[in-house]
Amino acid sequence: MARVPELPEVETTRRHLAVAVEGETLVWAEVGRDRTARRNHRPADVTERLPGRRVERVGRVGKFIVAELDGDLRWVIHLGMSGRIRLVGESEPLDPHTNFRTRTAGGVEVRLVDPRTFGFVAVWTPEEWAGSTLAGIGRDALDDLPSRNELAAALAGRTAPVKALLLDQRLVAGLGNIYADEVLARACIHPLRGGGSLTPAEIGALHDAVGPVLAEGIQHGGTSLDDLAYLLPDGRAGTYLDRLWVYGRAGEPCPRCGTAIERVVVAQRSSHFCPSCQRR
DNA sequence: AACGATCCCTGTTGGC
DNA sequence: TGCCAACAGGGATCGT
Repeated sequence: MARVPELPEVETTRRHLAVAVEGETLVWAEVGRDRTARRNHRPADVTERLPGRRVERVGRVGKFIVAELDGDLRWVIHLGMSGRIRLVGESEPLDPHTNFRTRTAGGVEVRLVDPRTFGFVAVWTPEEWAGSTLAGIGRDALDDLPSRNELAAALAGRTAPVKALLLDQRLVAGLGNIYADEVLARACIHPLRGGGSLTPAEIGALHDAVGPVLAEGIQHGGTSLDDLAYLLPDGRAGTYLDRLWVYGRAGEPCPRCGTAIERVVVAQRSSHFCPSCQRR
């Protein structure tokens, strides 16, 4: 089953990272795999710029973790498909696929472990930030969700499938494949519906579904944070997977009406929906 | 400009 | 049972 870090996992990671490094000065950094630093001109831009910098605050936009450093630099981390952040002492043995490390003056190491290398670490000047796709990223789906009217304006005239538009981080930042399917399921909208074809009522339902779906994901530890399972007060598995209505459930009954969930490819991604609740 | 397709990766899965 | 091809997906990039 999917273990892709989505917004809830990224937010949980951000919170842990903030506790570990906010106010701390970084003293050392290493790129273990050049591809992980591909968003800088050279890997050395990462390893040379971080040491000596103080981490002012650790924020997030969509699935990008964005830390503000002194010296007007931004330290950006994306977990990609398989990335996770480990916060450990420097003597801790390295996990395989530890593609990036940095260390605080206090001796805490931040490590990005990322087998599939879709994640990245970047350290950008204001000019580099402005020239990156981060400059054009949409508003955060959790903290800064556009209003119904703004969402309607963004969808107006668009012919692309609404699922594809939800995955476009320039429109709204933070929805990935799993949560896009779940949001559409709760709003009773077929993933292949053209973005501009949605009625005001459907846009309202879509808008209203985003917050609860993401909040529930965070509350239940996300879809992939197995490590947190034991921390949950009621002892249930710390996985959101059990709560998914449609994602990965082709052939299983829709929790609303019992109809078998179907799978279709949209925007080169698998999409799951109830053919009865979500009409084309 | 908008849209769809392709590519990058490797651990996991499913079919034979 | 064991092997290997197919699959999974976020986001950059390219062609139309």
